[in-house]
Amino acid sequence: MGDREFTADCQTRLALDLLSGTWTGVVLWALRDGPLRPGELRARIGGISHKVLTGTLRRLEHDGLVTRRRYAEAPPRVEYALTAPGRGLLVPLSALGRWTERYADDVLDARDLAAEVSGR
Amino acid sequence: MGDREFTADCQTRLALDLLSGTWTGVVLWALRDGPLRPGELRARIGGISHKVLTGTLRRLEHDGLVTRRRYAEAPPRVEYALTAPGRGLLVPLSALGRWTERYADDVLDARDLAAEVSGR
DNA sequence: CAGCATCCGATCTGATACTG
DNA sequence: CAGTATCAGATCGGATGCTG
Repeated sequence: MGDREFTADCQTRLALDLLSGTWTGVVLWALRDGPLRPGELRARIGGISHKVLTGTLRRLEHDGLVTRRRYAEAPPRVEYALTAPGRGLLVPLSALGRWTERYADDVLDARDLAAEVSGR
Repeated sequence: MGDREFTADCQTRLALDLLSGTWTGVVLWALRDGPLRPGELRARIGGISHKVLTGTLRRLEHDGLVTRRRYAEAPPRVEYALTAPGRGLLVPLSALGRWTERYADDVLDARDLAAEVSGR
């Protein structure tokens, strides 16, 4: 989206853009307890491909939400950690989690209902 | 994404998926003060195409975040309004807004820095 | 193990044009 | 004015294979 007309009461756009990728929020959330290596990240998250994880991390790094630390060892070792802005995003993310706890069923019901209506 | 492996500590996925569209969050936010007609929505938001707005509203309706009310009048008149779950999403969204106020500059700086480093 | 390059398929945005 | 259909372009997710 970049920087388009930025309706005054909606600075939320930048943040929504940052989280737009399918896995972005999940990766940030997975890093909430401390630095992790790519392999550990994949294991925890489950279902994310190798390439997509690297891509997501690249973008997070590029936006300053995550730092990449490389250790000069025999088997290459890398760790990713949240920056201050990245940690800050955990607040909205946990708000989203609370919302899900409260309303997930309503959403699923609404979808079922819509499916029934159209499916006959 | 649908219903994939749902890491226990990350129910946030459903909500992230709901907001995944480029305009989803923006439309919800635009409806926060009350029902609006599609035309009004487009005017407020700015930069969203006719088709994409309808598509976004369709999906929101399908997920039970928005209701569509049709008035049988001479010039067709339609209004969209938030449901309870939809209104509930305003909480996480405003948390995202606060995050943006606080960290938007950091993100932009990080991007500039990344651009400089690679651009020489 | 970490990362990159390539290719394919699915999806989304956006422009245009047409129907009630 | 609201909504749908169609088409082109871009992006994204995912699988695979190769390099350090």
